[in-house]
Amino acid sequence: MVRIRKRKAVEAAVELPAELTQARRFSKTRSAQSGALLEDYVELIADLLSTGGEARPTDVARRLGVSHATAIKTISRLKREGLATGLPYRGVFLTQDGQKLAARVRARHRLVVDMLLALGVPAEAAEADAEGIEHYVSEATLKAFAQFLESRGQS
Amino acid sequence: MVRIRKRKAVEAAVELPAELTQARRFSKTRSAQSGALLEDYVELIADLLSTGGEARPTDVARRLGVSHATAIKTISRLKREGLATGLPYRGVFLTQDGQKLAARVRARHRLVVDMLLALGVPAEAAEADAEGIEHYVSEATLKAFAQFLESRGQS
DNA sequence: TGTGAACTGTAGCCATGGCTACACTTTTAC
DNA sequence: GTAAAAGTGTAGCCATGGCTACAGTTCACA
Repeated sequence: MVRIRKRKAVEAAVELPAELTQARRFSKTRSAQSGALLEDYVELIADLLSTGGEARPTDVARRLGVSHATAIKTISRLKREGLATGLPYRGVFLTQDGQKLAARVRARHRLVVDMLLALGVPAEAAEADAEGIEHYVSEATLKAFAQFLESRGQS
Repeated sequence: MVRIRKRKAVEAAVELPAELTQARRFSKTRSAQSGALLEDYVELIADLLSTGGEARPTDVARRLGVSHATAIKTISRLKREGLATGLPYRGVFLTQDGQKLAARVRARHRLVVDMLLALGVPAEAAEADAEGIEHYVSEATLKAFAQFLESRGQS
């Protein structure tokens, strides 16, 4: 009984394109996630280095609200991926690549926050939301943000 | 040699508040991520149900670009969390809660896309970016978006 | 100067979200 | 009405990003 389906794939060829576009978008969004964590770490390490001259795993852990073990594990991944360096017990530093990434991430973060503020989002919410949003903003969208802010005389 | 640090915690009490604020923001962002996946599934299932009358794991998998096994596993999590129902081999349906969530997610998605379009982001990028952004937009920011669009006579 | 506190690092556990491989239903089509 | 195709479900693997527990190192200060 309960005969719910009548599949069979005549329209498969028709449906596919849209399906694939959506699938591609989702995959891209998913894979952006692992990058997001690294970006946060790099951004924070750059901040610690520029304000205090050093970045130690425990500081990173505290600022990100994770255990020091987690911070150390992620930092070692940063090193594996060529974004950070440093000797045991001697703090963490950024490679050239790491510094470039940090600069890019910081600029993007500021742009997103400014954008939200310009739209009237309260400061606290703007900062918090930007933390999540910034990792998913494409170049095209960044450019649009910049133009919008410029046209308003802000930024 | 290499005496880099002079820790010792006199300023700990002073630094803590800002540190905690940031840590809280990060944790919130992190925990938003698990919700993001469920939201995507619920939104898609709602879409499949409304357009085709049924939602089958394989369709979900194809549209999201994951294997059918992954889709089934996630759908069973949806069921565990009270968002979906359905009998084996008989398709997936949304509970009341699932439907409410789907409606909220859909409205938010539309608002984010409209917002990006209003700012001059190209349509393709707007759709793609919204997929990632939408999960991190707070109520306050949504409200700001809505007001902005209204003030421009859009939406 | 040596010792305790703080920090660093390692090991091993858990859940999530992917995957492939295999087994089992259901539906289609002959 | 049955065999093949399509869909569904289960098992078991992997990497990531959390955690706690424990071991090792460095530093501050008495």
